[in-house]
Amino acid sequence: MSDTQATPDGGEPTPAQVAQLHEAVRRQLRIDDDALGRFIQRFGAGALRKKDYLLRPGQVCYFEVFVTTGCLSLYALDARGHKHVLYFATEGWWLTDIDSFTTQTPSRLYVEALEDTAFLLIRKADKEQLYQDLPVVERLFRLMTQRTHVVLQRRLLASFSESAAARYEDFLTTYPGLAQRLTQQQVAAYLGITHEFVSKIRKRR
Amino acid sequence: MSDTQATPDGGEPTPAQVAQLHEAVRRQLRIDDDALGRFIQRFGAGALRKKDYLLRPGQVCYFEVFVTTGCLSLYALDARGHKHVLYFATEGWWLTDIDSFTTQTPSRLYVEALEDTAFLLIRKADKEQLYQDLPVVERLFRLMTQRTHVVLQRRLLASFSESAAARYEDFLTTYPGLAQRLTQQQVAAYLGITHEFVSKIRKRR
DNA sequence: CGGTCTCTTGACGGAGTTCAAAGCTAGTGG
DNA sequence: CCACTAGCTTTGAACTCCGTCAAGAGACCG
Repeated sequence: MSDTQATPDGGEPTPAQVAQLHEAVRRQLRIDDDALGRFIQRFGAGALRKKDYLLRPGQVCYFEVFVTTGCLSLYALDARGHKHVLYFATEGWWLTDIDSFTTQTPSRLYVEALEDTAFLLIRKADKEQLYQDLPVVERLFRLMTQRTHVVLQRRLLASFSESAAARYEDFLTTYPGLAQRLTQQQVAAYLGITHEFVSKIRKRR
Repeated sequence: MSDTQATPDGGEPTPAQVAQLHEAVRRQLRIDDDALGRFIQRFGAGALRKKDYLLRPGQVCYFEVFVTTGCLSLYALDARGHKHVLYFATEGWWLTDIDSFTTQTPSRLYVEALEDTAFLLIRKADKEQLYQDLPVVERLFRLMTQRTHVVLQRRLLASFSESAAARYEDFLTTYPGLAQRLTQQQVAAYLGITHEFVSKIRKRR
């Protein structure tokens, strides 16, 4: 059994990873090379093997990560032991338990690697320092939080108004190619239904 | 029939309204009096009568509001014409269609007054100007967006893992007193169930 | 191979919906 | 101040979507 406190940031980002983060930031806003360099300096590199965990319930989420290869899953278990996935993070996605991270209280969530995964990681204290030093970082994360807020809002509406079959189709078009990398149980946990029912949906189409 | 483009910001905030906004901001972060004064200057005052609309689908959401009295509802209609409430905003709450407001694209949502409602209102351009002039405002709205993000995330998990009866109890404890101000149909639209079923839940407790 | 994990399929059950009817409340106009 | 109406709530019967449980058939890895 893989242990609770898995891998984390062991070393320096590779040039390819830096370039990926670089591009992701520039997609959000204008930023000069100096600020971007100081931003990226605060990140360490980390990796997880498939089925290892970066966070478990009870731990305080000390990190925010930017995935460069592989796939992470952020999920909760309900009272009956069923998984519910908040979102998956593949190449170019950010991930944190925003609740635990911002309040520094124990998390109720899991962060698990669904594939061997490499990522860049920033710690709470370093992020706070960046907010102090670089006002543009405040803007960057405000924009990012706004965007994920919009996505969550749409998903909440979909979970109320659309059937499981319609949400499955939404998932396939919104995350093209991702279904092929996940098991049906993982997709089911994202849709909020059982994996048996996913199987039945696939049959009837 | 009340017309589409209802009331908006007709005048100056009252001292009581200013004090309310003042307090709401200071609850989020430290801010000096000068910055707070310049912040509040960008707001106008507005009011809506019960059953009037501040936003309808197709319109671009040009505002973000801070409710000082009354209650607003932010909701969508699904394909079958059923209402789904994203959230209610009573005294001290903020409200906007963050999707339409940030991207300045047509909204798919309604903002309706469930009671006679008074609010302070800021326009997109004024908010952008504040971001330019006062870095602390960037921080303020990042913190606010983070908090609503946490709330949405919890609600999404609850919508997957809890029964309608459990979510009804959650609603009563999370929004104490609000159920008394709303009709059961409005509560049902928030919970994502029919009003008939709310009636049956209430019966069995 | 052998074992574990994943996917499929079916019978049954339950949570929540739909539709319809009737009672209740509150606002509105005379 | 009463009467009327429109909207809100309750209740019940039939129905649907999806969950539960169980069994079997692949698929992958050591």
